[in-house]
Amino acid sequence: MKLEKFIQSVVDMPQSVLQEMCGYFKKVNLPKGTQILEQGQTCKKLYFIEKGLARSYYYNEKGKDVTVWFFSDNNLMVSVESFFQQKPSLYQMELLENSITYEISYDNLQKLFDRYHCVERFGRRVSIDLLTDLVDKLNAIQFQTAKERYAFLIDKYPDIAYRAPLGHIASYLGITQETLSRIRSEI
Amino acid sequence: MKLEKFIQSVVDMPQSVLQEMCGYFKKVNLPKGTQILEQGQTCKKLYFIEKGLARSYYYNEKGKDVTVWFFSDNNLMVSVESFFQQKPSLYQMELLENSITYEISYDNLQKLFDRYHCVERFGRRVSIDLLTDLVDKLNAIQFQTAKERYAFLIDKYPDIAYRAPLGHIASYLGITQETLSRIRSEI
DNA sequence: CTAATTTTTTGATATAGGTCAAAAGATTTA
DNA sequence: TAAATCTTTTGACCTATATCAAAAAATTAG
Repeated sequence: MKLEKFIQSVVDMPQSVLQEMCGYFKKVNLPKGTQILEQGQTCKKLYFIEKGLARSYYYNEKGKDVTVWFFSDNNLMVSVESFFQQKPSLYQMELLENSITYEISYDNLQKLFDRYHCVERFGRRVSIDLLTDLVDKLNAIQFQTAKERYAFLIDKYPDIAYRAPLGHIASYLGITQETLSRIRSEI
Repeated sequence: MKLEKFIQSVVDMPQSVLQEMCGYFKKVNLPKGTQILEQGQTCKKLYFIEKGLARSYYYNEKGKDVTVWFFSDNNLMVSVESFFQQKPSLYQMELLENSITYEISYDNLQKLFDRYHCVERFGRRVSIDLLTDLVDKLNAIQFQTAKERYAFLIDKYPDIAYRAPLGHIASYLGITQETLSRIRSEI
């Protein structure tokens, strides 16, 4: 099972805890287009995506739809601040493909955090990994041209580059879709 | 003691653990200009800044000095990925003011993580807080004009806006110093 | 299979903010 | 306190990318 492997790749834990933890995750197949979370709602569940694609996004002041993050195979999907601080989310989340996911509720995960030091460590490590990815993206965006940003995406997340719609990728990279379309046609 | 208060604001822990934890932190007064970490070095220490200002930065391909993050009073200062994953840092860190700091070594913090579930939780919470700040900054930079980015800084980190040199602030916001200078003169 | 809708491409034009250069102001050093 | 160094400001000019508009292509729905 991929979820088991994922957890073990992050932290080494006793087989019994691993089994208990996996037991709290419930397998759910969700169709493309499913809205996982609405703006203003508190994120109650954390998902592991076994196979699929999703994104978090929001509408800015001008009403433009801006993609914040993509989630794909073998990764966790969650609105971090909303879930961990149990406060209303600034972002929405939706599935871009039919997906096989495993979900765990906040309360159940909290129980596991309380009960097992190693699960708490899992949480810490996962957060730090996310943080690292985020710093990478920030640097890519902060001082690079549109072309370089797209190169960064292809290099780091090649699957997303060809699975996600162009408009979503463009806003994720902080450029317009017209510009991204022109960059693609150049290559 | 400010460090104690900071820890307690993040996680509630038994007085005994709090005391032991604080005991591992060593008070160090460091002068302005101190290089805390060089590019390529592995970050061995995590700092709590009681009073002072620092930044992390790197030189990009064009040799331009780019500020990644500021650290100031009552916050932790660390090169996150380098410290927690004990790998060479992409960034340098330096003090921008004479500072009062408390340092703890990676090994000692690791000991505390191993020994106390609540310290592990402290680590998780701190990471998530950082993550939240980072997401905020990313959004500010991704789709806002130079003026709006500066407004974001003033709103969110007013102390930095007037304590850090203009050039560092500009690169932190992903704009040139000339542009920031013009924005300031408009206000 | 066709119509309706959504996504992507292409073209023309405008502009925010970059680059380069040099002056003015501040801070540090001896 | 003068010289040296570093930081900020100002000006002129230029370019990458945004915006607006409309056609073309792809996808979805009836």
